[in-house]
Amino acid sequence: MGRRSTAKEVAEAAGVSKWTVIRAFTPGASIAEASREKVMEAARRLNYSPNLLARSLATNLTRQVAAFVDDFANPHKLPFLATLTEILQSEGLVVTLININRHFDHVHALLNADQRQVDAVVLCGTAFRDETLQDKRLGPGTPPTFVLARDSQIDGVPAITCDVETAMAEICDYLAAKPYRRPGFMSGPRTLSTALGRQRLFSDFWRNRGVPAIPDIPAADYSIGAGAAAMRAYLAATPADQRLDLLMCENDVLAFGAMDVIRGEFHLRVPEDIAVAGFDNTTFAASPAYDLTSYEQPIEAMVRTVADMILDRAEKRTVYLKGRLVPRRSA
Amino acid sequence: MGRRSTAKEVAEAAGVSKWTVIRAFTPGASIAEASREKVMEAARRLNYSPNLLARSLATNLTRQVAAFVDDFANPHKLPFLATLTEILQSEGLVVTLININRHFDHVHALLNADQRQVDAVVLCGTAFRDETLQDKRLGPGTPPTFVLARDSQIDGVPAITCDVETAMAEICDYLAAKPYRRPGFMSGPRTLSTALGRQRLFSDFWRNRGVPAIPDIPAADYSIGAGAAAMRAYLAATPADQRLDLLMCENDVLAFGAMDVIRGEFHLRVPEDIAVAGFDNTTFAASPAYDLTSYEQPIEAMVRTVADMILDRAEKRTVYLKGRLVPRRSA
DNA sequence: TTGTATGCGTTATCAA
DNA sequence: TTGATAACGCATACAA
Repeated sequence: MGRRSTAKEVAEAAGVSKWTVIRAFTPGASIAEASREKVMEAARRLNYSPNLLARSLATNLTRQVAAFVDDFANPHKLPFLATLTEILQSEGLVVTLININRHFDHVHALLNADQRQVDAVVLCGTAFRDETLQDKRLGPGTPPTFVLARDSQIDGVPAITCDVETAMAEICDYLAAKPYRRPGFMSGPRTLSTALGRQRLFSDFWRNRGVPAIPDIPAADYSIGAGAAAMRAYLAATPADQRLDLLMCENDVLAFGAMDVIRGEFHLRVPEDIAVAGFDNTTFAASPAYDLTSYEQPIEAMVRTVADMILDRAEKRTVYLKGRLVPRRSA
Repeated sequence: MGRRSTAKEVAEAAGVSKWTVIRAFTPGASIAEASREKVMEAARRLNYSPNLLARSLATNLTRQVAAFVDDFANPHKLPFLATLTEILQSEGLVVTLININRHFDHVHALLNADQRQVDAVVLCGTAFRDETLQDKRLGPGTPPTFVLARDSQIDGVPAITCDVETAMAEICDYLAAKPYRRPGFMSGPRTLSTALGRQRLFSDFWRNRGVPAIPDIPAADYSIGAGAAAMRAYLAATPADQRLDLLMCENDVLAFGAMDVIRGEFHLRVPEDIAVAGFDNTTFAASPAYDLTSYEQPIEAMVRTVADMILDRAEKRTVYLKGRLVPRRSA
């Protein structure tokens, strides 16, 4: 029953050659108006539309972009995916969502993307070591690759990310104007944490202000549970008079976990006892339940930049875009 | 530089015909061990791997599945996407994420999926009217389509969803055992709300118990903001002594918005003044900030079922799977 | 076990 | 403007 009809079939129905059919479906092609109408009529009757697969094989362009994601626990991925798909779709590209996990790592996924001939690969804040992208199994022919929402030092792999220097300066200036004296930082997994560069900038800022030691509270991963566990361990191990009074978290999700424990388990107040700040300005940061001071990444600008690079409308190079501080009650 | 090498090139390098190369890469093919090794060696040298695009054109199988999503504001989509991608990838399939929006509607997306020859389409809880899927522009040849996480009455389009009858019975029994007397329901957009079937079952339950009127509090969409707005309007318009004391929300996100307003703006207590229950058991439902009684959908089972149907390992028919009540403090 | 011919549905290029 | 030939890289069927 429902087989797709082909240009050849339409050609027969319209009494022309199949190339004329193709032309009728090619925007700039030179074709007589009469022929075009005949073709379109037949096409409508046969319910014809071009087979994009065959087109891709012939043009060497799939108009498909692979987006790698390895952290589905973070609700912050959603706005990124929403924006990425929307903007790329508006350019006629489609996004294939690749779940990077134990069974399907970066090398695997890159190889697969190459085999499927995608036009580009976008690493959406995934955690990888630089060596990974230089694996020998990856030929020099792999698709153009971009790193979104984290830094990268690999050349040939542009990073499109939030300008974290400005961001942390803004955040720190804002916090330093308040009476907090013992700042601490909650970080995520080392690989990604380093690539984000937030911790170093935070620590440097306070060190320059004469704060001797800035405690690091390491979370196992970027999830509410991990943030909660890290905070629980810290509070349990630290005498009340030695605790920090300001906790900067690498992102909102960690901050949520920390706040849950601070308030729910240790019955301390935010911000009076411990102030908390996050990063990403997740939806829930705005909720009165958290009211979390956070920092909004310029998602749309970042995605537009990636799109421009993918479509060769912009030079492929690392770019830092400015975000926006969103002050709230938590700090 | 980095052009992919082809079977033909490997064949020349290995001194065999290109068909032998193909065989070496075809699992069940009959080929001499010696030839296979020669081929593999050459393939390694030339960094060859089969072009899946060309394969798809020849086999009529893309091993690509399109997933339609239209509600990126709901964090609940993330576990669905995570599970869908992970399970399908483990079967060698890849998921293309289609953002259904104003500029790219269901018909558009379906047409496009068809042109790209995807093996299947999964509507992930998207809001559509049944007629949409029967649009005349969609030939009879469109890919097998499945509806995930909502009901569907279209024949030929199986729905894989949570068994809402059992779910609502469980929820209502649980709530009825508590001293609530004036239940109300917060619903989302009509199309989807109806397809979810939650409101009707909830209302029926209480009507059968002699509750005369069950107020409907309609939210514009499934977002925290919409839930908050709906609750704000209701509380503002309803005298304190006539207010409901139990609010069942169509999903968690609405419940979060409602709770934010109940507590943050009207300074009422949950559950003492108004108890709240949700649906989906989102990550944040477990947080002490909300501690929301909710209902967990059997996501993994649902996705496995879809996968089995896509891979023709299970009969393509509507299936209802049982979820799990997660009682917490909010109700 | 291996090689050959043919087809998948387009696009690119050239000739008419 | 139109038709024809070749090519994209693989798979299928058949013959050797």
